[in-house]
Amino acid sequence: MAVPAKSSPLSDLRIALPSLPLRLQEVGRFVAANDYDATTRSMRDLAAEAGADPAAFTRLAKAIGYSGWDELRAALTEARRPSQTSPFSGRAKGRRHGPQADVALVADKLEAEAAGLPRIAAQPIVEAARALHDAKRIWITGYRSCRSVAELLNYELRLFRPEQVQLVGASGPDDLDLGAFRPGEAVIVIGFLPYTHASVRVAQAAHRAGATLIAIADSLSAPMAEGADHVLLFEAASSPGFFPSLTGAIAIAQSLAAVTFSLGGTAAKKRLENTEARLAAASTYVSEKG
Amino acid sequence: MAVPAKSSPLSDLRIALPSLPLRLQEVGRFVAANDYDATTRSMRDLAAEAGADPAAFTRLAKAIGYSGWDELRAALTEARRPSQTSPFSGRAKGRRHGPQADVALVADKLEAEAAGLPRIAAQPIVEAARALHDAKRIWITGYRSCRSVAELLNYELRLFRPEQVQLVGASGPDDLDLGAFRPGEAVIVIGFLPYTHASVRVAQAAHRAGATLIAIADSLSAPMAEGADHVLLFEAASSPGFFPSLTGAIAIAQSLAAVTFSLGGTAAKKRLENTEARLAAASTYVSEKG
DNA sequence: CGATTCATGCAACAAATGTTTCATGGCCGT
DNA sequence: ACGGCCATGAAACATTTGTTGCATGAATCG
Repeated sequence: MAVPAKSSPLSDLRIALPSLPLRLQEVGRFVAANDYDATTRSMRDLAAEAGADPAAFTRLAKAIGYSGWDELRAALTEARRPSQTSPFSGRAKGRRHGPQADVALVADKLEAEAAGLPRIAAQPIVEAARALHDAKRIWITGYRSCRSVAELLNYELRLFRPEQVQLVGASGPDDLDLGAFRPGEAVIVIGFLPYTHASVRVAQAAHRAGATLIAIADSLSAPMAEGADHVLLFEAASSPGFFPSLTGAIAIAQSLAAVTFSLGGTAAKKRLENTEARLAAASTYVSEKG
Repeated sequence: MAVPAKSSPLSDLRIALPSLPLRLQEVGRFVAANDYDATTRSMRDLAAEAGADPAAFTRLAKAIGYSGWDELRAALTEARRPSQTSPFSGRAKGRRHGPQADVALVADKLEAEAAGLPRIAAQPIVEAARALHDAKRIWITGYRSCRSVAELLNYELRLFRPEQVQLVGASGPDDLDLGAFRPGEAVIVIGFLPYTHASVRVAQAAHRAGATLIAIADSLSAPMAEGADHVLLFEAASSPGFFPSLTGAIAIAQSLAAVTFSLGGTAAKKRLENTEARLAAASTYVSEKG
């Protein structure tokens, strides 16, 4: 017994549309075109905007096989629900072993991570960068795999603000730094599920001290995001695989550093040039000439 | 003229959360974690699922500056509304300064980096993973901003192969490790333009010692890629901005770790479980229950 | 220890929601 | 042209919604 084609409410609508009375077609098209409003606003509200009778919506729902507008809307709501539980459930299924499967796994992973990046909100990053620009001092925290993100951010920010940026715990036990947070300073905490106690402690200390708290996390409900002045979200679980994905966090960190640098203007530029010159003088780099 | 600090309802919530009464924090967290349901389902419905009083939702809304739950939900609904035909039509156009320009810059950057990921070749990653799987020992190197990539790789590999993975320089000056490379071992070197002398030295030492050399780099002509058994390429300059992009390198590192883990089979799985259990026992993590 | 404030659950309220009924008007077949 | 049919809008309906007042109990301060 095969499933007779997943019945999406929108496809139900589209299929039945041509055989409907004129007025219901109108309303049907309106719903299809404004399905987001259909799930969020009230029937009468939609009717007013569509210039139709509220009853038409009930009739439309019944005409395409639902018990009423409520049920149609519930179906639309479910259909629109954001990806919740791994859309890859079916994927890892038939996996045998062997090279092909691994290649496919990597390709899927990369693709999924690529899809996650444009979903990152740019606005909050810019606002957070402004906060960093204004901060007298910047602390950065991240544990476990997030440590790498923290260190990258630390590295890039120090290129043009060497004296004012510091990793929490860089000069002794982390706890010693917690008491050093001051108002006017910024504290960046990076973390995702499962959250470490240590990172939450840092976030709380920052909040209590009145410092500007910036959280880079996978969820607004992450404990270190509570009370944060800026939350930058990425999708840690967006890719199939065994470890949470950090590409989103890295992308955020680099964007944050880039905008902060941009805000720094010529002063930042000069500092960066100085740093580069120093590294070159120490012949850190291989000369570009082959 | 100036944008008066975009006031997102979720950030309103987050900021006010810590100073709220206990019960309101509870429902506040619930709302933050289920913001989609918050916009689509009814207050009483949510209350039932959250195990709270309906009145708490009204009180929460008022506590964070809204006239009532209706207004809060309306704000949430607007915030969630899908891409409104991009408010930045002529994005990278003639804009010079201002917040708009920064937002556009970040969005462009993210988009460009997303475009770069699918261009990464999966096949070489799988082959390199197989080399790692066969290696008796794994060394990892990266300097400057690549250090973060190296540390991430080190961290993830050590989750299931703790005794066999080591950062070059982890136990003393880097140079001391160079003489320790042996055939049958693998050395991973990460770097991009401008290339550091140190990373090239590690690569050459690995090659001379007969170890398997894996290079993660931005070009086939990178000096550390010379003589490498596996070269994994990413696009460091793919995005506009001031620092080279590391998302590609991170994505490669994570894929590499994932496939290596996959090759490790049940043994690797068991090791990972042990590690996780140990971390849990040390109560590193915040318990998942809200 | 007593007075007070405040958080919290319950119950009643008015407003708004989706549905149904009814009257109207256009359409087609005969 | 007439009668039946159905689409359509307006109004009445029961239900559900968000809100508010009140009583209770815990915590706070004098």
